[in-house]
Amino acid sequence: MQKATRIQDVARAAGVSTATVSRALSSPDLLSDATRKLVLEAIRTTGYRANKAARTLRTQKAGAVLVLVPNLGNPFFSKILASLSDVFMGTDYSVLIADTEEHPPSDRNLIDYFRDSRIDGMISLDGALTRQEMRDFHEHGVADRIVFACEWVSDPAVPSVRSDIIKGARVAVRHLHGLGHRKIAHVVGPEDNVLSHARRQGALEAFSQLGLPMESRWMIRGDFSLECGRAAARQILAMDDRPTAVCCSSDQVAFGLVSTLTAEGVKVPDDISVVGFDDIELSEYYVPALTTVRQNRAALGERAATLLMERLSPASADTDPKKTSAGALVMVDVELVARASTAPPRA
Amino acid sequence: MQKATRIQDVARAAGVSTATVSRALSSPDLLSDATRKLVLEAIRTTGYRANKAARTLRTQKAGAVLVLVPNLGNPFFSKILASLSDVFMGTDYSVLIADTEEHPPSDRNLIDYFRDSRIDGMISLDGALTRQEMRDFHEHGVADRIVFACEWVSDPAVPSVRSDIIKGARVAVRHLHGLGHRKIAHVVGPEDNVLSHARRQGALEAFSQLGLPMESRWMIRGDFSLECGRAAARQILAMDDRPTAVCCSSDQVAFGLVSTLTAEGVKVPDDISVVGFDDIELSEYYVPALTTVRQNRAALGERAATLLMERLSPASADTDPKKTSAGALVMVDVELVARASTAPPRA
DNA sequence: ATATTCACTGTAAACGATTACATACATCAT
DNA sequence: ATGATGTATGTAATCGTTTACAGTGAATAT
Repeated sequence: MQKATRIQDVARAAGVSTATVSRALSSPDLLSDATRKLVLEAIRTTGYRANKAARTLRTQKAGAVLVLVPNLGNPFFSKILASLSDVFMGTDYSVLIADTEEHPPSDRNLIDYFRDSRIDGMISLDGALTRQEMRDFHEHGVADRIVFACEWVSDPAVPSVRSDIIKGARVAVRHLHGLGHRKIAHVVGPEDNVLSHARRQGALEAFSQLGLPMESRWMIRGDFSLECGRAAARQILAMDDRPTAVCCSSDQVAFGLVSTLTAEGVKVPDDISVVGFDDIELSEYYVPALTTVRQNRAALGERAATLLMERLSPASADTDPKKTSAGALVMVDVELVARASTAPPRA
Repeated sequence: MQKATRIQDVARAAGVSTATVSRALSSPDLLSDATRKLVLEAIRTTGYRANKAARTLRTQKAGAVLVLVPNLGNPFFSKILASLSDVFMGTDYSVLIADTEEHPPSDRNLIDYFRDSRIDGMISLDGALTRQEMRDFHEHGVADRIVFACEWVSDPAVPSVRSDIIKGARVAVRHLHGLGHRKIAHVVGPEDNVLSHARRQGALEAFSQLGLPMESRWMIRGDFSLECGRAAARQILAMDDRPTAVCCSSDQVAFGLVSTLTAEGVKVPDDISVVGFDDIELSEYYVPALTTVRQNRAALGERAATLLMERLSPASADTDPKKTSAGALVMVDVELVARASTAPPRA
């Protein structure tokens, strides 16, 4: 590695002090036009770049944020990550990632990222942070540098950007009901997942509004994986009285379900209609194209990123920084995308 | 943010100098058993964590690597990223990511990551780095801190971890030929992509070994996207003399192809067989389950990560560090996974 | 003419670690 | 007893910035 040019070198080249060079970069309006121009030119010719570590050490700002992803291999999350990283790419923040899959709370030590000043803030797409971890954040006074996106932990100090899951579950049920379905099954997420809870609530609302009973034998416990969709299909195939439609906790689950159903000779949507959740890119290209509830992943990422940045910068003084978005809840709209995996039930 | 405990605090608590504390962490064997125990205990009780910026500044090691991903939203890449991050999670390196999609060379300035000492090394999943960028790396003496994975730029100084693409293309053609197909089309990647080239070569090899001509009217230019698969399907549908099988440049292309073909009433595999490339998780759950060439994404990521780490550490002195893996080429095996999207052609 | 203000710029002290070098003491050979 | 050697620790310089504070002229006010 070639030795880098330091601020000293620039100062010498421009015939000014290091302070002036530093100012040319951080507060250019403090300098006279002539000096500023002179220094900027010297920076250009020397190819100077400020050493990030030195700056971080001095300013106590890491210039980086951590994104916590439950499963990087899952296109739903990775797309949000893409959108997040897009926002930060235009700023002074680097994006650090950590995949929580396979990394239980015990060996991940999130608080240390803050403590050794590697990061200024964090966006968690994972709602499964432990009580202990949240307590750590509060104790070290970094709770206000965290934002949840998609999933969340209920904590008044930490804002969350999320899709309107309740509405999503509702419109999915309504859509099926509108097609004439009355026997509607649900593949629900894990018991301890915040999303599972919201979905159930939305579905219940819809059912009660439509005057339908929500039969517990058609509630299939699962998660968000392809494999779980397959398992759900097997359960459904084994039923005497099969549902005519299924709402899935994710598009992946829907794929697992449809794939297994089809392989067993049950046609989608002719025999059973299937609705997914998320609308990942692939859903449009599935066979049959998947009817699903679209989550605006780009918006989720973008909102979370800007929300975090607002909290990290003292920002505009026109409003009390603490109060503004403490415990804020940014809701992103969802919409039903009707495609080919749903149809009226067999006469 | 609560003010952190500094090395000073620990030193005071243990009644030793800061040097001793530092040594307890970095070279414990220099200390007497008693002192080491004493200091370690003080570190525990004070909850000390070394400030990363200060350490970086002093040691001139950033303790971070950059991963360059062509498209984070693509599950093929994101899974490799997951595997990479898994390896680094167990080390002292943080993983920084940058999505090159939408970020042309002009506004990404990769060399600056090195120059401002934000990173020690880089893994690029993107083979589309410019000549200028590669020149920059060489000029700044960081070419030996870079590793390519999946895609690559031909450069003797930079090792690359890649799948045996040529073999992949070959086994795909062989598989189809074995089923009886003679009219085999190819959806090939972009002209300027290294992978496209390798695939073509593999296919040509197979064709010539099988004594088949490779007809250029069945070479469909494309990329690796879902949309491109759709476009390819349209082209095929418009042909007078349709191929009976298609090799795709990626699983995504295959999905786009199958989905559109199916929607137009052409059955896969009954009318046309389709082979993908990659074997992403979803392929097994597609309808029909996709026959494809499996790339070992976990191995690709893991090898690239360890290779980079080897190059970043002076490592074992038993072998000349420069010579060892300069221009190394780590080849990862591929295999054909036969599923339901291929079958003998119609009689 | 002197004081006050203002607009720039420079000096030097942090930031928090690592580590070359110096020191102190004990051990051992002569 | 002396010097050499080795082990364990401390002292202080250093990494490359930023920024509080001080200083310098020039402009303006009194």
